[in-house]
Amino acid sequence: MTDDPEAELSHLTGYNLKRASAVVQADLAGVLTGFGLRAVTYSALRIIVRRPGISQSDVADALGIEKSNLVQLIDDLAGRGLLTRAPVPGDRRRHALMPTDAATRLIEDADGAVAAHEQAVFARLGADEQRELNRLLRLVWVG
Amino acid sequence: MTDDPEAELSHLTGYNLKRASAVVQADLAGVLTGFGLRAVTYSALRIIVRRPGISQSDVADALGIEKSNLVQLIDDLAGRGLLTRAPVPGDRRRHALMPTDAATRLIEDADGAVAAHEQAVFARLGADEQRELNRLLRLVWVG
DNA sequence: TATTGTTATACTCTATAACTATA
DNA sequence: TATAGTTATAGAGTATAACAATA
Repeated sequence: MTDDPEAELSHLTGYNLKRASAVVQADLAGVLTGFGLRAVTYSALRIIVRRPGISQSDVADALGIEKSNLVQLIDDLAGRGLLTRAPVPGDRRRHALMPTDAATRLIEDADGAVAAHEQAVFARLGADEQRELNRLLRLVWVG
Repeated sequence: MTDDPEAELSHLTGYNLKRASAVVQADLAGVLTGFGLRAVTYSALRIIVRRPGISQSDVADALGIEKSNLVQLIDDLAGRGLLTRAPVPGDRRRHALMPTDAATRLIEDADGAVAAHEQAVFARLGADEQRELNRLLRLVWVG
């Protein structure tokens, strides 16, 4: 029985999940603004850099977001010279998202900063605890 | 090297944290609508039931939200007969939030549903893993 | 009929600033 | 000067519906 009223919720893993996620996302956002990226932008661009030619629908599916919300995001990245929408031979509905060299370099740099961010934000956990946390979280949402 | 593009993000604990939190929050929201509650409403009311007389500012601090965002929420709960704003002797700025018996019963019922929800949504984890997850998450955001 | 990309829109959540009455 | 409660507002994030082009 502690004095802090927050103790009335500390038993709820869902609650702690939400609070932890908020803290981590806020820190990540601060790191990524230095690269002109948001969390979704970084995630999408990282997939595109490592899976050149992927379609917008497949990126949306991978990120678990609606494809309609990806349109402006891809527009922005294209407008900044980080990718192009190339035609797909055999399916004229689809666009092959092709990262530029600038995108590859940007993600490479951002990856370093993101790794440092994760190290900082999970600093209270040992290396094995960090791996265990990641494993348990994937069990929750991947199933 | 897997085929799913999501694999390009699976190493990021922050990303898995966000996805897991979204899944859990969505399921919780579905459970709580049956009680006419949202996640924040449930959390706030649970604190008020267990800490009768607490002020709005202290509830906001415990939940990590702005006190301005609590006003309408408290208005709703008061309008539904779940709490009253009682005067605090000695400080006329402050309101003592007093839960009604209906609120106590509502939270008691909701607690059962929330416990079942947590059991379901973390079903892939063993009992010890669930406890470990909760411990690690609190290390992240409480510090 | 179903899918890809697109537009427009609405809704939720949250943060901020400014105000009042009290301390 | 600082705090509790309040109001209004603006931004971000996300979901939904509808459409054109293509399969």
